[in-house]
Amino acid sequence: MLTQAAEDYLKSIYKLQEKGGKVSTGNLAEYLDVKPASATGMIKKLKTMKLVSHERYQGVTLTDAGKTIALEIIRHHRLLELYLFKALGVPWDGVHEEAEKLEHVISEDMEARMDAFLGYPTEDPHGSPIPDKNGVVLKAPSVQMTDLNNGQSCVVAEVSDDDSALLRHLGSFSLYPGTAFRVIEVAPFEGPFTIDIAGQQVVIGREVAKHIFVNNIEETDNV
Amino acid sequence: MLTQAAEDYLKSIYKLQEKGGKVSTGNLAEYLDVKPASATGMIKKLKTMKLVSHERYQGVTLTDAGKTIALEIIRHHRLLELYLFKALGVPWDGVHEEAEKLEHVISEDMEARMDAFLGYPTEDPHGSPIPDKNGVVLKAPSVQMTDLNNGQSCVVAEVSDDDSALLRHLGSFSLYPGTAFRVIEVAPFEGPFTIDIAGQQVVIGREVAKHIFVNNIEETDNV
DNA sequence: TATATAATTTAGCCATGCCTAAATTAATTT
DNA sequence: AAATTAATTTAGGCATGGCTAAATTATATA
Repeated sequence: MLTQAAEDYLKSIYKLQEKGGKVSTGNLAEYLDVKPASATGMIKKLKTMKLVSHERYQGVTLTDAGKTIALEIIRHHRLLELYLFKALGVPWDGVHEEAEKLEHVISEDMEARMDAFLGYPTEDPHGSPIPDKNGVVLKAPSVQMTDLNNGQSCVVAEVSDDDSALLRHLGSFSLYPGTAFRVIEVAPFEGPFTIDIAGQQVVIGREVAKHIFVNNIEETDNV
Repeated sequence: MLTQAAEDYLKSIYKLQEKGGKVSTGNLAEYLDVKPASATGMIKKLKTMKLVSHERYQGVTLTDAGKTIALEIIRHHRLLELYLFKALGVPWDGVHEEAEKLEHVISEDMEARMDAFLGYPTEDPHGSPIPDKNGVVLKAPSVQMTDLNNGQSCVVAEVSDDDSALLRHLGSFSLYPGTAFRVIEVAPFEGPFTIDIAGQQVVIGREVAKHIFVNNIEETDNV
């Protein structure tokens, strides 16, 4: 059995690999809110366990074994988020923090029971894909909201799950996965987005828009 | 926030205090499956935190602050056991192990949500009382099964929760809290009990009977 | 009461996982 | 190409919570 810290490192390496490609010691340390020297130490330990590959100054990569564990933890996390949301009514801006602690301690049996209770779901409350028992991830392609242009309509596919205040903000105008909206105006010079959600006009800043991913994009003329 | 180890020590001291009165370093170490020297170390740490009182070679006692924390952990444990049993269908011989890990990581919010879901219950699946939010424990008096005599009928009040194999054994003839039975015969020389459960005759060894507590005892003539 | 035995405590060691400070290596600038 | 800057690694320290072995204290026995 791995330590909780080791599991967190593997999970983080997986996530950073997804986004950016190369994962440096510095990136990883920053993501985990730890000093680079500490990350170096854990990377060495994970390397002796053959869960990552690493050449000095060259960044880390998960091995197949490491990836399997990372996906297992992510599966726990996302199943827990959905379970807490649906079964216990934990608000969507609170499930991440709770799942972060629980993901390391639940048994495979409990994982299976939650999975069955939820009807073998494929997405968590923030729209992130839930890996299946075999670690297979079905991820529908989506686009960062900042890439949208005037007049385009779309559906929210996924939002970042780790900033509680951001989630409350999005929730305040029902910007959940599945919600459709249309871009009314993109202010020039990297300005904010004005969008229409079910008839309501809402302004979304760029920093917020970076955390929103959409799909089903269609060109629409003004209504 | 206390460490998981510290919480486990406090919980164990509380439980041993309940049963036996004086809690020695040795008892505690044995209960926690740890060497006595390790227990001494943690006792010292808990003492500096004013969670226990301790004089060299005299045994440990919880302070009020220590007792409050112990009861909080026990509340988590028993609420979790009942929740896992009722909401996720975890078998009663499996809930203890799972709750043992979860009890240290759930939030007060999650505790409150499980409590509400379960309708503010007062007993876990093994008949142990669930302390309320304020640490108040309602424990109906009960008697160890080994104290029963021929012809007495009673109702199971509580069974030990930490031996999975024992619980499966009891479950195999429906010996759950709330189940009524009548003592048909107590074999002499510390022998086993023959009892009648809903018309079925069952033999219960002394070692098993020590883990069963009953109440509602009535003298009954043979039927 | 003296001695043997049992319980407890002290002392010192180990792994984990974080830290800071210093040394090293890589990348960028002039 | 040399020098500066940035990233990474090494070295050594700290707290936690186990361990073993030795010393101490309490209890039981002769």
